[in-house]
Formats: sequence, structure tokens, C-alpha cells
Amino acid sequence: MALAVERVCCCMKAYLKQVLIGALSGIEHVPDDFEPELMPPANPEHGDLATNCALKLARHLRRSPHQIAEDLVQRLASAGLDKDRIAVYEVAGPGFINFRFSSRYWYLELQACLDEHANYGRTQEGTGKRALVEFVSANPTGPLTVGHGRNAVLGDTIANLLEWTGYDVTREYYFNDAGRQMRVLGVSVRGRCDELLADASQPFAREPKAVAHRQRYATKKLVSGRGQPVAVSTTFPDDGYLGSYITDIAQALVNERRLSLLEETGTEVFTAAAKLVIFTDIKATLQRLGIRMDTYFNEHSLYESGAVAETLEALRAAGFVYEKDQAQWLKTTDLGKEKDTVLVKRSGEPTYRLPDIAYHRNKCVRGYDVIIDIFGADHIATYPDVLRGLRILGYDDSRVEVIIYQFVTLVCGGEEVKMSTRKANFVTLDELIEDVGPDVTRYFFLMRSAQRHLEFDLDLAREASDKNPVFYLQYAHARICSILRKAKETGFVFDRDIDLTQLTHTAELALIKEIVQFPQVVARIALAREPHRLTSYLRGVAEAFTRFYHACRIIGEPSLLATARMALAQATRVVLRNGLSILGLAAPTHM
RNA sequence: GCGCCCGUAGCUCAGCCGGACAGAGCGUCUGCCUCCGGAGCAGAAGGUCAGAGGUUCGAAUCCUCUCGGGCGUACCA
Repeated sequence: MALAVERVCCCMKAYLKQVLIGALSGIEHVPDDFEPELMPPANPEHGDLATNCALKLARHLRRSPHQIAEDLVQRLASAGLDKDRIAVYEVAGPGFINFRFSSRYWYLELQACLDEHANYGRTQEGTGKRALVEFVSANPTGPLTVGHGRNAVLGDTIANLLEWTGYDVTREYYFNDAGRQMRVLGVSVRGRCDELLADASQPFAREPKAVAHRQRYATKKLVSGRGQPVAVSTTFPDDGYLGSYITDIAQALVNERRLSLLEETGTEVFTAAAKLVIFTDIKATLQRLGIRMDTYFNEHSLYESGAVAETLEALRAAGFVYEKDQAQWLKTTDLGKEKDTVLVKRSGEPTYRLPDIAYHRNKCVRGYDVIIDIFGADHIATYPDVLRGLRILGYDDSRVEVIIYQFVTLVCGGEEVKMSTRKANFVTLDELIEDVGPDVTRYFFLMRSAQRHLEFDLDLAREASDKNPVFYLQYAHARICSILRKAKETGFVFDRDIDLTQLTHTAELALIKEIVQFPQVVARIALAREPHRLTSYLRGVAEAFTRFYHACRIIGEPSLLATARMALAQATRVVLRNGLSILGLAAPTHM
């Protein structure tokens, strides 16, 4: 059935294209590679599809566009167009040829929507292909921030879109739980533990060890992200994490381990405790947004498997690695970069670029047809190195697509809130979800193009009212459900057979035309990886439905008409529900 | 300095592969509740598409330059 729908959807363009090619073949001086373009006119009064052939050919044929268009129309007329598909065609404006579909075509499309319901909008583009979407990928050094939220929602929705176009999709989270940041995290926890252990109000405060610790204990002042001075233990790192979650982790550790913590000479205990707590927290936050990862990929495994070393050697074998100042450099200047890039530091420790290349090599080896990375704008300069690395290693880097999204500005009461994990001046994603709910959170992150800065207006998001666009969509869905309930309650009897040709009202036709776009819209948006367009489209569907709702009653109309209208409402519900599900939003039956 | 992203209505933003008179939401103004959910509907006002050149039959869209904002430009991640 999916194939049948696909055929109906695309056949109109294909059909007209083929007819046009036929007509053009009889005209002299048409370039061999000329392809007729067909597009929906901006103004619906102009018809359903239009071609600009005549305008494009004017130069080649040295005739006016209007003349060419008239000629073409003549040829179409003598060739004879399928009346079941095309009702009207004519020359208009500067030389466009406009086509209007027959109503039969629209009813067929509508019927396809009803037949397919939960699968309506699925297409075959990616069938048999595998896609990997890597997103979030935040290291477990703190709770997810609002910035991570945009990444998470974008990645998950793009994954949904790929699934709707047939791909087998893997959602992957890449993380690093070793390295400097994690050490700093561990030492931060340790510093907070020292502070808590020195607290005279702790239950063990009178024990000799505690007293001795208290006597040794000293504080220093650091400055928080809000510019406030904070007193911390002298053992707390100067660039440590000041967030209150660190103290929470420390408190839990102190409750469990008490004074035995003082015997800990290393930081492993602290780091491990922090990692466990933070990762559990991150997963819970993603869960609240309906996001479930298929795989978590630990950077460390690339060291254990030897992949990092192998990658370095492979790059070296390709002649792109050299040593300078006791460091290993990648000759990126040979591939269009102004500087070479350090792969292994003088200390012998790789920079993050080497494992990144090894990781992407791993992705290529795993055999995905499409590899998508979702990165914040701060990574803009780093991914080209990864692509260069892959190219050197002989992999097809065109399979890798990097989606860069711009940062989120959180606006609250007209005031901008800057975010930084390190400085404890952030609004966590969890707090945001708590505040406005998961649906609003997802929708707001998705409503703007990824390449633009996103101003997240908390005041607007908090309003569960008409101002808030997410409710408009959900409301339309709930209302359709309500009509059906009402019909049942009042015992309204629908006909057994649905006669869609009953639908002739302007508002009905406008709604039909809107909803049957859905499969193409999803396919196009998936291909462009631009989920924000789906929010605009669904808004249009909800608007068209609301107009229909106000112009055309269902219950109480003659049975044949009421049945057809109810079917139209159901078709609208199908598109809203499927669209909302791609966006990861609930489709409530009541509100 | 160099690289990438952005500049469209008072505000926040859509605008497909270059097409016909530049769209939506919010805000403002005017109407509309005997009626399947008013979280709504109908309508109005509001534009030098940052600016200047160029390509084209045709430019918000493509190219060049200028101005303005953001992010990068590490032997940090």
C-alpha cells in the first residue's frame, strides 16, 4: 500500500513531466538536456502545478515566453491529456503554464490517507539503508543544559524523519569518561567532600578523625558564573565545577562512606561516583523527552581496542603525519587548511581529534549509508579535520553529514541567561522540562531552523494558552477526537459507504489539498534534514482544519455529507497524529 | 586578520531547485458565542527583504563588496 501511495503522490509530476517532454520534442532548438520543472504556484488560484518551461526556453528559441507557452499548450491539446488527472491547463502571467488537477485525483489521495492511517507519510527512499545519528554526546561532567536540549531534540527528530523515509536508524551517544575534564570533576567532588567532612554539624563530627580534619581544613575564594564569590576547600580545583549537583554527589558519598573517605588518596572513587550519578541523571532527562539511545559509545573503547593507535599509524602510512616539537602533527595544510593539526601532544596524550577520527572511521567500517553528526556551533572548526582524516584513510566522507546548530539564548523576563556548566550558572534541561513540559520543550527547539540562533522565550513557553503554538496543533487533534465522541454520544449514524465526492466546499477542498501534501512534505523535510519545516506545515494543517470546522458542520448534516466530512476530519487526524509523532509530541484526545 | 552562520512587519521567525502581488505567530485595531471544544474564527493596519553593485526574461533566494550581530580560529573538550 505504501508503494501505491507513493505512486499516486509522485505520479502527477512525473506524468506531466513526461507529457511535456513529449510536446517539447517537436520543437526546434530545445537543448537536449532540458528538463521541464513543475512546481506548485505560490498562489493556489493559479492551479495545482505550474511549469516555467516557456520562460526558460525563451532565450534558446529566440521567441517570447508567451508565444512558446501558447505553442506548448496547443501541442498538449493535440496530444490529449488524461481527463481523470488534469481538469484545466492554461497559459498565465509572463508565460507559465498552469495545471489544475481533476477533483478525482484529490479524492484518491484522501482515500490513500484514510487507508494508510498510522503509516500515511512513510516513504521508501531509505528502504534497505542504514543510518547512524550521533547526538547529545555530552560528557558526564554535569546535567544536560538547555543547549544540549536543542541538540537532543534535533537529533532525535532527524532520526524519526529518516525512519519515516525507510531508513534503519541507530541513535548513538558518544562520550568520554576519562581525560582531564573527568579528573577535574572528581577533584571537585573531593573538594566538596572535604568541606562536608569538616562540617561540625555532621553526625560524626565529634570523632577524632573528624576533629583533626576540621583543624586542617581551610577555605579559599572562587568566583561563580554569576560573579558571586564562593568559599570552597583549598583542595577544590580553581577551574572546578561549582554547580550544586557536585555538592549533592559529595553529600551522598559522605553519607555512605563517612570518614573513610579521608583515607582515599586517589580521585577514582569520587570520579566514579560522579559519573554514575550524572549519567543516570542524563538518561532520565532524555527519557523525559521521549529520547532513547540505541548505543552508548565510550571513547575509551577506542584506546582499548587499539583503534586510536591504528588510526594514527594508518594516517602515518598515508604520509600525512610528521613529528615536530616532540608532538605528532597531521598535515592538514595539504588538504586546504591554513595550519597543521596536532594529533598527539608533547605529553604523549592524543588531542581529541585523533580519537574523533578513529571514531568516525569506526562508523564508516560499521557500514552505514548515512552518518549524521549533530554539533553545536562551537564545533564548526573541528569537524573538517575529521572529514580530512577520513579522506586520507580512503573512506567516503560524503556519507558523513554534520549538522551544526546555533546556540540557544534563554530569555526570561526580558533578561538573557548565559549558560556554562563549569561555572554553575545554567538552567538545566531538566528544570526547563519541569517548567514548561516535554512537548513545549521539544516544539520550541524544533520550531526554528537549526542554523539560526534560537531565542527560547520562557515566558511564552510557560503560557498554556493560545499564544503557545504547540497547543494549537494539539487542540485541533483533540477537537477532532471530541467530534467523534460527540457523534457517538448523540447516536449519530454514519453511512456504511464513504462518498468523498460529497466534499465540494472551499474549506473542504483547501483542507484536502493541505493534508495530502503530507507524504511529500515529510520526504522533502527528511532529505533536507530540516525538521522546523514540519512545524510550519502542521500549523497550516491545523489552520485549514479549524477553518473547515467553522465553515462546515458534521453532526446534524445529511448522513451522506456528514459521513464524508467525518472521513475528512479523520484524515486530518491521521496527518496531525503522524506529524506530531515525528516531532515527538503527544497527540492528546482531550485537553 | 581569516573561516562559518545570521540580518525579512513593532517583536520572534517562515519563505523549497531563482518564478507570478514577500508570508505566519505574537502585539495593535474592528467585528463574531442559541451553534460538533472560543485554547477559536473573520477582517484591518503594519515591509527600502541591512546597504551597494552584478548575473538573469525574472533575485529575499545566486555572485562580489560594505556595514552590523553571533560562533570559531589551542599541544582545552
